[in-house]
Amino acid sequence: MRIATWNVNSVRPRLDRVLAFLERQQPDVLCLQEIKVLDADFPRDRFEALGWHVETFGQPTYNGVAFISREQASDVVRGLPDDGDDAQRRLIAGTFFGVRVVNIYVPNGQSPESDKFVYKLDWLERLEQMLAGAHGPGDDLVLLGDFNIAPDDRDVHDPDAWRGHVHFHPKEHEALAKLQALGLADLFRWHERAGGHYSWWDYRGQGYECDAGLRIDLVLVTESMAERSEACFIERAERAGEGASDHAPVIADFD
DNA sequence: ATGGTTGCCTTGCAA
Repeated sequence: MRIATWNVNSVRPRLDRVLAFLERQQPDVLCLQEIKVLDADFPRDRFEALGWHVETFGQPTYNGVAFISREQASDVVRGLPDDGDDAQRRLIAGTFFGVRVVNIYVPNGQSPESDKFVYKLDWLERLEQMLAGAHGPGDDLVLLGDFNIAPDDRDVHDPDAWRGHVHFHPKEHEALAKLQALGLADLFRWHERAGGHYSWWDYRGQGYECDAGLRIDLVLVTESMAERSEACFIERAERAGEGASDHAPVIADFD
Protein backbone atom coordinates (compact mmCIF):
# COMPACT_ATOMS: atom_id res chain seq x y z
CA MET A 1 0.00 0.00 0.00
CA ARG A 2 1.29 3.42 -0.97
CA ILE A 3 0.19 6.49 1.04
CA ALA A 4 1.26 10.02 0.04
CA THR A 5 0.89 13.43 1.65
CA TRP A 6 1.12 16.80 -0.07
CA ASN A 7 0.36 20.36 0.93
CA VAL A 8 -0.76 21.68 -2.46
CA ASN A 9 -1.26 25.34 -1.44
CA SER A 10 -4.69 25.56 -3.11
CA VAL A 11 -6.02 22.68 -5.22
CA ARG A 12 -7.44 24.67 -8.13
CA PRO A 13 -4.21 26.18 -9.55
CA ARG A 14 -2.49 22.84 -8.75
CA LEU A 15 -5.04 20.54 -10.38
CA ASP A 16 -2.95 19.48 -13.38
CA ARG A 17 0.03 18.78 -11.13
CA VAL A 18 -2.07 16.71 -8.72
CA LEU A 19 -3.53 14.65 -11.56
CA ALA A 20 -0.04 14.14 -13.00
CA PHE A 21 1.22 13.06 -9.57
CA LEU A 22 -1.52 10.42 -9.28
CA GLU A 23 -0.67 9.08 -12.71
CA ARG A 24 3.07 9.08 -11.99
CA GLN A 25 3.15 7.68 -8.44
CA GLN A 26 -0.09 5.65 -8.33
CA PRO A 27 -0.75 6.06 -4.58
CA ASP A 28 -3.54 4.12 -2.93
CA VAL A 29 -4.26 7.15 -0.76
CA LEU A 30 -3.22 10.76 -1.40
CA CYS A 31 -3.67 13.10 1.57
CA LEU A 32 -3.98 16.75 0.56
CA GLN A 33 -3.65 19.84 2.74
CA GLU A 34 -4.46 23.50 2.10
CA ILE A 35 -7.02 22.77 -0.60
CA LYS A 36 -8.49 26.26 0.01
CA VAL A 37 -11.93 25.47 -1.42
CA LEU A 38 -15.41 24.73 -0.18
CA ASP A 39 -16.40 21.08 -0.51
CA ALA A 40 -18.85 22.10 -3.27
CA ASP A 41 -16.05 23.77 -5.25
CA PHE A 42 -13.55 20.90 -5.04
CA PRO A 43 -12.91 19.64 -8.61
CA ARG A 44 -14.00 16.13 -7.65
CA ASP A 45 -15.34 15.31 -11.12
CA ARG A 46 -11.83 15.44 -12.55
CA PHE A 47 -10.73 12.74 -10.10
CA GLU A 48 -13.87 10.61 -10.23
CA ALA A 49 -13.69 10.53 -14.01
CA LEU A 50 -10.38 8.68 -13.58
CA GLY A 51 -11.81 6.26 -11.02
CA TRP A 52 -10.56 7.97 -7.84
CA HIS A 53 -12.64 8.39 -4.70
CA VAL A 54 -12.73 11.82 -3.05
CA GLU A 55 -13.41 12.86 0.53
CA THR A 56 -13.05 16.53 1.39
CA PHE A 57 -13.20 18.79 4.42
CA GLY A 58 -12.74 22.17 2.85
CA GLN A 59 -13.14 25.84 3.63
CA PRO A 60 -12.73 28.84 1.33
CA THR A 61 -9.45 30.79 1.10
CA TYR A 62 -7.64 28.99 3.96
CA ASN A 63 -6.89 25.47 5.15
CA GLY A 64 -8.94 22.46 4.06
CA VAL A 65 -7.88 18.81 3.77
CA ALA A 66 -8.89 15.91 1.50
CA PHE A 67 -8.36 12.27 0.58
CA ILE A 68 -7.99 11.05 -2.99
CA SER A 69 -8.06 7.25 -2.89
CA ARG A 70 -8.24 4.18 -5.05
CA GLU A 71 -10.88 2.59 -2.80
CA GLN A 72 -13.67 4.23 -0.87
CA ALA A 73 -12.67 5.36 2.65
CA SER A 74 -14.66 4.01 5.59
CA ASP A 75 -15.44 5.62 8.94
CA VAL A 76 -14.56 9.11 7.73
CA VAL A 77 -14.27 11.73 10.49
CA ARG A 78 -13.92 15.46 9.86
CA GLY A 79 -12.31 17.77 12.41
CA LEU A 80 -11.33 17.35 16.06
CA PRO A 81 -14.07 16.29 18.51
CA ASP A 82 -14.01 19.60 20.37
CA ASP A 83 -14.01 21.77 17.22
CA GLY A 84 -16.85 24.26 17.02
CA ASP A 85 -19.02 24.49 13.90
CA ASP A 86 -16.90 27.34 12.53
CA ALA A 87 -13.53 25.79 13.41
CA GLN A 88 -10.66 25.86 10.93
CA ARG A 89 -10.79 22.71 8.82
CA ARG A 90 -7.49 20.94 9.44
CA LEU A 91 -8.15 17.22 9.94
CA ILE A 92 -9.80 14.38 8.07
CA ALA A 93 -9.47 10.73 9.09
CA GLY A 94 -10.50 7.57 7.27
CA THR A 95 -9.80 3.85 7.16
CA PHE A 96 -8.24 2.32 4.02
CA PHE A 97 -7.48 -1.39 3.75
CA GLY A 98 -7.75 -1.66 7.55
CA VAL A 99 -5.29 1.18 8.22
CA ARG A 100 -6.49 4.27 10.07
CA VAL A 101 -5.15 7.33 8.24
CA VAL A 102 -5.28 10.72 9.98
CA ASN A 103 -4.54 13.57 7.57
CA ILE A 104 -3.64 16.86 9.28
CA TYR A 105 -2.75 20.44 8.47
CA VAL A 106 -1.22 21.76 11.68
CA PRO A 107 -1.61 25.54 12.19
CA ASN A 108 1.39 27.50 10.91
CA GLY A 109 1.89 29.45 14.15
CA GLN A 110 3.30 32.59 12.45
CA SER A 111 5.79 33.46 15.27
CA PRO A 112 6.33 32.33 18.87
CA GLU A 113 5.06 35.70 20.14
CA SER A 114 1.75 35.55 18.26
CA ASP A 115 -1.72 34.39 19.24
CA LYS A 116 -1.47 31.99 16.30
CA PHE A 117 1.40 30.20 18.06
CA VAL A 118 -0.80 29.68 21.13
CA TYR A 119 -3.51 28.35 18.83
CA LYS A 120 -1.01 25.97 17.19
CA LEU A 121 0.09 24.51 20.53
CA ASP A 122 -3.52 24.20 21.70
CA TRP A 123 -4.51 22.49 18.44
CA LEU A 124 -1.64 19.99 18.84
CA GLU A 125 -2.73 19.34 22.43
CA ARG A 126 -6.30 18.65 21.30
CA LEU A 127 -4.99 16.36 18.55
CA GLU A 128 -2.91 14.44 21.11
CA GLN A 129 -5.92 14.01 23.40
CA MET A 130 -8.11 12.79 20.55
CA LEU A 131 -5.52 10.22 19.47
CA ALA A 132 -4.86 9.10 23.06
CA GLY A 133 -8.57 8.47 23.51
CA ALA A 134 -9.18 6.69 20.23
CA HIS A 135 -6.00 4.70 19.54
CA GLY A 136 -3.36 2.57 21.16
CA PRO A 137 0.22 1.75 20.15
CA GLY A 138 -1.01 -1.62 18.84
CA ASP A 139 -3.25 -0.05 16.19
CA ASP A 140 -2.44 0.21 12.50
CA LEU A 141 -2.32 4.01 12.50
CA VAL A 142 -0.72 6.56 10.19
CA LEU A 143 -0.73 10.24 11.24
CA LEU A 144 0.57 12.37 8.39
CA GLY A 145 0.47 15.76 6.79
CA ASP A 146 1.91 19.24 7.14
CA PHE A 147 3.07 19.43 10.77
CA ASN A 148 4.69 22.86 10.38
CA ILE A 149 7.43 21.55 12.72
CA ALA A 150 10.93 20.45 11.69
CA PRO A 151 11.92 17.62 14.09
CA ASP A 152 15.67 18.18 14.48
CA ASP A 153 18.79 19.90 13.15
CA ARG A 154 19.03 17.54 10.19
CA ASP A 155 15.66 18.79 8.98
CA VAL A 156 16.62 22.49 8.80
CA HIS A 157 18.94 24.06 6.21
CA ASP A 158 20.33 26.52 8.82
CA PRO A 159 19.50 25.20 12.31
CA ASP A 160 21.23 27.99 14.21
CA ALA A 161 19.31 30.66 12.32
CA TRP A 162 15.98 28.83 12.80
CA ARG A 163 16.39 27.71 16.42
CA GLY A 164 13.72 29.30 18.60
CA HIS A 165 11.71 30.53 15.60
CA VAL A 166 8.40 29.18 14.40
CA HIS A 167 8.69 25.64 12.92
CA PHE A 168 11.82 25.01 15.04
CA HIS A 169 10.91 26.01 18.59
CA PRO A 170 11.25 24.00 21.85
CA LYS A 171 7.52 24.22 22.56
CA GLU A 172 6.74 22.76 19.14
CA HIS A 173 9.29 20.00 19.73
CA GLU A 174 7.64 19.27 23.07
CA ALA A 175 4.24 18.94 21.36
CA LEU A 176 5.72 16.67 18.68
CA ALA A 177 7.37 14.52 21.38
CA LYS A 178 4.00 14.09 23.09
CA LEU A 179 2.52 12.80 19.85
CA GLN A 180 5.43 10.41 19.40
CA ALA A 181 4.99 9.24 23.01
CA LEU A 182 1.69 7.71 21.86
CA GLY A 183 3.83 5.15 20.05
CA LEU A 184 4.31 7.02 16.78
CA ALA A 185 7.63 7.07 14.93
CA ASP A 186 8.87 9.52 12.27
CA LEU A 187 8.86 7.04 9.40
CA PHE A 188 11.26 8.97 7.16
CA ARG A 189 13.96 8.39 9.79
CA TRP A 190 13.49 4.62 9.57
CA HIS A 191 14.88 4.86 6.06
CA GLU A 192 17.19 7.87 5.98
CA ARG A 193 19.52 9.12 8.71
CA ALA A 194 21.20 11.93 6.80
CA GLY A 195 20.19 15.56 6.96
CA GLY A 196 19.41 17.84 4.03
CA HIS A 197 16.14 16.21 2.96
CA TYR A 198 13.47 18.89 2.94
CA SER A 199 9.77 18.97 2.04
CA TRP A 200 9.14 22.74 2.03
CA TRP A 201 11.00 25.69 0.55
CA ASP A 202 9.78 29.28 0.92
CA TYR A 203 8.57 30.92 -2.27
CA ARG A 204 10.42 34.03 -1.11
CA GLY A 205 14.13 34.61 -1.54
CA GLN A 206 14.70 31.80 -4.03
CA GLY A 207 14.22 29.25 -1.26
CA TYR A 208 14.20 26.25 -3.56
CA GLU A 209 17.04 27.40 -5.80
CA CYS A 210 19.18 27.97 -2.67
CA ASP A 211 17.89 24.73 -1.10
CA ALA A 212 16.87 26.73 1.97
CA GLY A 213 14.31 24.16 3.07
CA LEU A 214 12.73 22.48 6.06
CA ARG A 215 11.36 18.95 6.51
CA ILE A 216 7.97 19.75 8.04
CA ASP A 217 5.74 17.26 6.16
CA LEU A 218 5.85 14.12 8.26
CA VAL A 219 4.53 10.55 8.32
CA LEU A 220 4.18 9.24 11.87
CA VAL A 221 3.31 5.55 12.28
CA THR A 222 2.70 2.96 14.96
CA GLU A 223 5.17 0.10 15.34
CA SER A 224 3.07 -2.37 13.34
CA MET A 225 3.07 0.04 10.39
CA ALA A 226 6.78 0.77 10.75
CA GLU A 227 7.43 -2.96 10.51
CA ARG A 228 5.37 -3.07 7.31
CA SER A 229 7.24 -0.08 5.88
CA GLU A 230 9.22 -0.57 2.68
CA ALA A 231 10.15 3.02 1.81
CA CYS A 232 9.56 6.65 2.71
CA PHE A 233 10.82 9.43 0.48
CA ILE A 234 10.24 13.01 -0.62
CA GLU A 235 9.46 13.66 -4.28
CA ARG A 236 11.67 16.71 -4.35
CA ALA A 237 11.44 17.33 -8.11
CA GLU A 238 7.74 18.21 -7.79
CA ARG A 239 8.80 21.48 -6.13
CA ALA A 240 10.65 22.63 -9.28
CA GLY A 241 9.38 24.79 -12.11
CA GLU A 242 6.48 27.11 -12.74
CA GLY A 243 3.24 26.51 -10.88
CA ALA A 244 4.70 24.34 -8.10
CA SER A 245 3.37 24.26 -4.56
CA ASP A 246 5.88 25.40 -1.94
CA HIS A 247 5.72 21.83 -0.55
CA ALA A 248 6.90 18.59 -2.15
CA PRO A 249 4.93 15.33 -1.70
CA VAL A 250 6.08 12.67 0.76
CA ILE A 251 5.45 9.03 -0.17
CA ALA A 252 5.34 6.00 2.14
CA ASP A 253 5.16 2.38 0.96
CA PHE A 254 3.90 -0.51 3.12
CA ASP A 255 3.60 -4.18 2.33
C1' DA B 1 15.44 43.33 11.67
C1' DT B 2 13.82 43.13 6.98
C1' DG B 3 12.30 41.32 2.76
C1' DG B 4 11.39 38.22 -0.58
C1' DT B 5 6.66 35.29 -3.46
C1' DT B 6 2.27 33.02 -3.98
C1' DG B 7 -2.83 32.65 -3.54
C1' DC B 8 -7.05 34.56 -2.31
C1' DC B 9 -14.59 36.10 -4.32
C1' DT B 10 -7.59 40.48 -2.55
C1' DT B 11 -5.94 45.75 -2.71
C1' DG B 12 -4.18 43.32 3.09
C1' DC B 13 -3.49 38.94 4.97
C1' DA B 14 -1.81 34.35 5.67
C1' DA B 15 1.71 31.39 4.61
